[in-house]
Amino acid sequence: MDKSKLKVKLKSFFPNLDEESLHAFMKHSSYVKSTKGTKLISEGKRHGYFYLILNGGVKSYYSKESREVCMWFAFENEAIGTMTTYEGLPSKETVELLEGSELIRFEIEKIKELSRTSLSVIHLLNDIVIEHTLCIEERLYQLQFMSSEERYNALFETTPEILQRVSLTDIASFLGISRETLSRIRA
Amino acid sequence: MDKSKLKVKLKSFFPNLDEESLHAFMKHSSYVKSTKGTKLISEGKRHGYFYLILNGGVKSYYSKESREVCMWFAFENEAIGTMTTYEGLPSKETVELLEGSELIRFEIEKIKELSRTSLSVIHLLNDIVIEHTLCIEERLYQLQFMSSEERYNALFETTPEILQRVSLTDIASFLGISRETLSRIRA
DNA sequence: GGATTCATTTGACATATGTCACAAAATCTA
DNA sequence: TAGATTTTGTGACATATGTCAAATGAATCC
Repeated sequence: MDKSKLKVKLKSFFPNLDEESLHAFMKHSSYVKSTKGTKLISEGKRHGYFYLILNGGVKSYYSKESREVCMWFAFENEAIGTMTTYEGLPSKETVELLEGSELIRFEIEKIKELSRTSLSVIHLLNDIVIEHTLCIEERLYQLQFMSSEERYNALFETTPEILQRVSLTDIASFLGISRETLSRIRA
Repeated sequence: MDKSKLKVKLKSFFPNLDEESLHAFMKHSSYVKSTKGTKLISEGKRHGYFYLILNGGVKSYYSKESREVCMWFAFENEAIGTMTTYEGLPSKETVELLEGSELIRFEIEKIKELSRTSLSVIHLLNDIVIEHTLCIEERLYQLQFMSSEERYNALFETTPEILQRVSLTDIASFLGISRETLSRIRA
């Protein structure tokens, strides 16, 4: 991906970033293209990156004893990473490509270094964290108050595109139910 | 609460805050003392504050059709507020005193204003948000992977003091189970 | 294009947990 | 301290959903 195209892309992703930080971001980013199933971040390992999705999609999941539970999905024009990675800890989640995808990868440590002296960078990071937090809070709310059928309908209404691009097994785990139950809800 | 005592307190809460911001914080804070049951933040309403707990404790809960589900508890030396309040939206949660408590209250808008120009303030806010986020992520993980009994034991091991200070009804809702089920787990 | 693998559906059954009703214990209050 | 109120515990029962097993359908690959 050439420099000027990258710059336009980053500007549209991060409209509030000042010119100087934008260049620093570019310096610490690289273009990544990879196939379905590739793990951007693996559970238990330390990673130093967060990503922007140019096209394609990813799922994030926790796993325990061969059971996987999806925590979120993300597609074009979304910024992704895990909280634990951001904190410099081994990741609790795995983040994996749902399809062949193109992404921009950023070195977290460099960006965090910038954030120590740049207001526009730390505000950008803060905004990403907050949006993510509001999402999980909503998910937690739905798990506590809505039946599995209501959760499925809510997903169907708010983000129907997910149903087209994610397997029902993954969606079931995301909704907190078994694949068989989801199948029955749909019938 | 006199000014010098407040300053010492704030310094210990926010060791990384520079002197100038510290004074700004003090200017936009006030001392609050209130009794059990008082609502610091009510669901559906806009509020302009976040708090530090000097002593006492609070619970946060979502409610729907007379059912309450606790989302978190906080006690001495914790900073509290709701994500939606921080974002200037009507709160989704209610935050209520579990006991007679003393707190310091901060005007969010003023603090956010400071955060636009002060690195140490925005980093402070970011740290609070991140800690909160890691907590809910852990809660979500437990809800998906652990049985109600395991969740109870985890709570008992990590924060046994909660069991002393919070009613079993509230704990049950926090664990995502009915009060009767919690009673049976304990027996 | 047939075979192999993977994803989804369906059926039968077990079970954890919710719900309702009431009893017991603890706490508050006058 | 007695009575009222709130909190916690027990029993009986219903049910949503998980689990296991097998069948069908869809995608992938030599």
